[in-house]
Amino acid sequence: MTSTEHRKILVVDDETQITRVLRTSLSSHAYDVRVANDGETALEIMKDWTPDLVITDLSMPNMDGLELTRRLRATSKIPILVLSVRGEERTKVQALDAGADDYVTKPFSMVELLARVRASLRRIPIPDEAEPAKIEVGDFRIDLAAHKVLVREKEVHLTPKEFDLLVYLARHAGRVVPHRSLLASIWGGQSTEQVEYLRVFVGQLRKKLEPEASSPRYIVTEPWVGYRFDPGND
Amino acid sequence: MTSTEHRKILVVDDETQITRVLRTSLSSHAYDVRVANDGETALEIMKDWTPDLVITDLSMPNMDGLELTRRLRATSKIPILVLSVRGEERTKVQALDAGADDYVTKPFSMVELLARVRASLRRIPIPDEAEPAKIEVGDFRIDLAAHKVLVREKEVHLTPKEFDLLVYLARHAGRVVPHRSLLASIWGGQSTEQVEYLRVFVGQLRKKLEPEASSPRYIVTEPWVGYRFDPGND
DNA sequence: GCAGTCTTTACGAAATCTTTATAAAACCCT
DNA sequence: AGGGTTTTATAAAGATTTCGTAAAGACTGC
Repeated sequence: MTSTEHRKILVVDDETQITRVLRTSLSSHAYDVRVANDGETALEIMKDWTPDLVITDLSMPNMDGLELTRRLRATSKIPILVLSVRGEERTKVQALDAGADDYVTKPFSMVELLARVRASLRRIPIPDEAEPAKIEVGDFRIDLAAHKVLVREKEVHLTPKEFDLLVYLARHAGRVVPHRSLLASIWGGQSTEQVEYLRVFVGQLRKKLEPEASSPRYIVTEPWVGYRFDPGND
Repeated sequence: MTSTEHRKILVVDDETQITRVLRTSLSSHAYDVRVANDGETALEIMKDWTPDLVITDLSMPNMDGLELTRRLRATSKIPILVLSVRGEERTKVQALDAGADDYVTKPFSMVELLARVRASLRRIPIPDEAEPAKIEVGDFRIDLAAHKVLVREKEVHLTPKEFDLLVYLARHAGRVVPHRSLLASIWGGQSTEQVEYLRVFVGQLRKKLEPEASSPRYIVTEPWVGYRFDPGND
């Protein structure tokens, strides 16, 4: 689990040169970046990916930046930064009054742009309390936000990895989870071979959660396959 | 609610030529305008006149625009627009990271400036149901406006950063707040890696708030993740 | 220069993660 | 059923990272 925490930025421009630069710079500053080449595609992307900020060019095929800005403002307060070669006062005013938060003319300084992005993002609240925040299965109550775990009404303290492991198991309660899945989800991509980690941590978890660690009742071993989480009476 | 329909703007600049133009233009666009010639005077004015937006120059006697920006940001979210002859990237970034919302270089287009003012003002809620000026959780009573904190009926003096930190924690009471969130919200801008700041300030806060600083009860650390604020019996 | 605050550094203490070793358990085969 | 092989459980030592704290340095306004 543990979604990347990073702020999401949608870049809308038909010049691939620009989008490439932006993507690279923004990514390297820990933003999640996606690119659209016109306004329509942008709206399409936003149907299932809500960015925290939009950077858009003005002149584009299909739907230009001005229209995109209006469309977005109709339903959302997301910060919009317009980036355009056009420097005329009239154009700027038009964009700003359409709902843009900032207007930067090309060519632009990347460093300045980043600062302006930060300034805009500062204005919107960090989207934290969105998630389901709680898992309740059987004898377990897991509060994701507070990082707390209750087993049979008793609180137990878990380390981050232990916590992640339990959460993953709890999310797949009743099903057998293969070693590889567990490893991948908690230690990430690479070390999917270090099954020893799992053993150690499963052991630790059992010690903390099970009434009798010697005969596990919650975390059941499925030899050669993985582990199954059995949360108890529902 | 005795509010003049008009939005209030404070202009801070030592060049009377500039302030005259701004005052005239802004007034004719139905803003309430006041002028200060330096940062100190600006703060003085704001003691009994809270503007909706501040337009400030950078270089001024007594207190420059950068310092003014920092001071304001320490206690308020009011939009700040910096207006300066200085066009260097470094200066802009500095101002924006200090908390400015926009940066316009002189000479400027009045029409564009007005558009940017509108854009900034659009972002803040009409000061009516803005935010509760008080946070009350557990043993804590925090008065945002007066910058005062009561713990178990006893007042404690906090520095601005300590105060910000506590407020942020209190607003997320019960949840684990990741280091990154805390850093981003209080130090803003880039420094989301300086976890040392946090340690120092959390230590300071504990010393001032906790009955026994050695075994914290309010500000609990969740190793490797962040801190959780536990305000006590509700 | 002084007071208050913020920044930076340093280091021992604490917590967590990784690695290793060994014994027990599960499986497979004849 | 018994021997051999692979997998699992557990403890414990070792390495690494993070935490708490104090204290020195820097900046600001007075």
